[in-house]
Amino acid sequence: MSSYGQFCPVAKAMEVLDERWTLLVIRELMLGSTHFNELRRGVPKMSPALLSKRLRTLERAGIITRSEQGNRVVYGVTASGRELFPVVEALGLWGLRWIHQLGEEDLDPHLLLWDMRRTIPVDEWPRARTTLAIDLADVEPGGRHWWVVVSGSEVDVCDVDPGHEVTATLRTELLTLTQIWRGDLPWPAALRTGAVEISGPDMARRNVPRWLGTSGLARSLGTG
Amino acid sequence: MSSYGQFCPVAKAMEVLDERWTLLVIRELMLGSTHFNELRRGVPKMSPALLSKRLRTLERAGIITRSEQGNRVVYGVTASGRELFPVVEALGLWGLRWIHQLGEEDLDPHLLLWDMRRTIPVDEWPRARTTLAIDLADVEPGGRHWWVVVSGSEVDVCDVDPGHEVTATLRTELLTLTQIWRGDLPWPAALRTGAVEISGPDMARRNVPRWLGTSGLARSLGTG
DNA sequence: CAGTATCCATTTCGATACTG
DNA sequence: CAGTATCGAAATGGATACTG
Repeated sequence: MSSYGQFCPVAKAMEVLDERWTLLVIRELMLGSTHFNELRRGVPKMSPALLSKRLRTLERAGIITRSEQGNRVVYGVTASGRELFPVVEALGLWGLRWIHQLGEEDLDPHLLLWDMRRTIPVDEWPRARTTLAIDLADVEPGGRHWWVVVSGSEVDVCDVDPGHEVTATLRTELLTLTQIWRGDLPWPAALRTGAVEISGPDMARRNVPRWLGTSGLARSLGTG
Repeated sequence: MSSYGQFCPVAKAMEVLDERWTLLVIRELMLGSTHFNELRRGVPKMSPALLSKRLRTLERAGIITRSEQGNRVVYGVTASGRELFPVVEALGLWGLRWIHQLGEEDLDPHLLLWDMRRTIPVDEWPRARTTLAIDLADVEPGGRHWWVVVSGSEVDVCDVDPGHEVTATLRTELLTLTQIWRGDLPWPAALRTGAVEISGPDMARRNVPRWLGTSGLARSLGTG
């Protein structure tokens, strides 16, 4: 937050925005998180103290709002914050295009499923309650098994067996699913090479890619 | 440069870009600087050691190139770097729209004139050699007096009297000229209120605003 | 749920001076 | 011109535990 000593608008913008984690917090708000612990899930490696500090800074900068609704605290963006969305998107598209190397440390099954959960396209799923099991074969217990349950318009993603009958099972490795999600690897290619295996009735095997989709940024690249 | 532990493209992008000064260095390259000491003039508060470090990091990240041409070192952007220009511009436009408060410490006459020099619209000036004197009335010596000399297609900006006959003189305060340059304050308004005084022949007095213009970002806002 | 509190290792950066 | 070298102050931020 220290000054660059420049009148240049880029410099003035970066005085607020170049602090570590800041734009990722804004990304979370942009993706719809509004509560403190909801935000935390999107930036799990950030300490709560630091998140709290950043939120305060952003509030003072007029980029976000903090309000107490009943006994809950709600964060939101101001007009100024909303106008940062194109910046975040531009950064994301650039990252997608130019940074392909993902290291072990960039992968996180919880983060991946949390992100996927946000945009599960319910309309693509059958009307009847449907359960997709995901098995990330190379991940330790406590992050390996996931269940996506769609029932009506309700989505549930959990890492403990909900006990329902499983409609289909997707088996792959964490890196592969991450790459698919980012848009680096198209679903059809992943299925063709066997990097992803889907077991279950034919209908399901064909539809699982549409049930999960890809991240918003991947779609932006596709249509842009 | 430490990892966020996230596969998200925004996070991967910020791992490189959120370090202090980084995007300002890219801005300088974007505006046409190619040599080390040229870059320094655009980020005068940055120590040479740090600039050197950032350049190396950007080179390793595949964003800029460094080549020795003859005995001079030349920096340039790669395709990846070029695609950061929209990001820098988006940040600048956001900064221009939402951060209006300029503090004393953001003002710097050398930086301002260095920036203005880059885009002096020669075509707007008379054919004959023309000298515009600028007097920043509230600035200490060693930054107060400037001369813009346009002769043919050549532009010279200096802070020592070149000795030519002065065609016109612009007198104002540093903050005012900075605001005009950024686009916060339109030329006509500044002239009307007397915040800027131009002395000299009528022709000159009418034309000085077009001789100097405004920053590229200000123009982007106007046309966007 | 929504944060605070504490603590210290580590990093970072600015200042200044120097070099082939 | 194009950087290095060195140094120390300051801040950052990660880890962990705790609270109304």
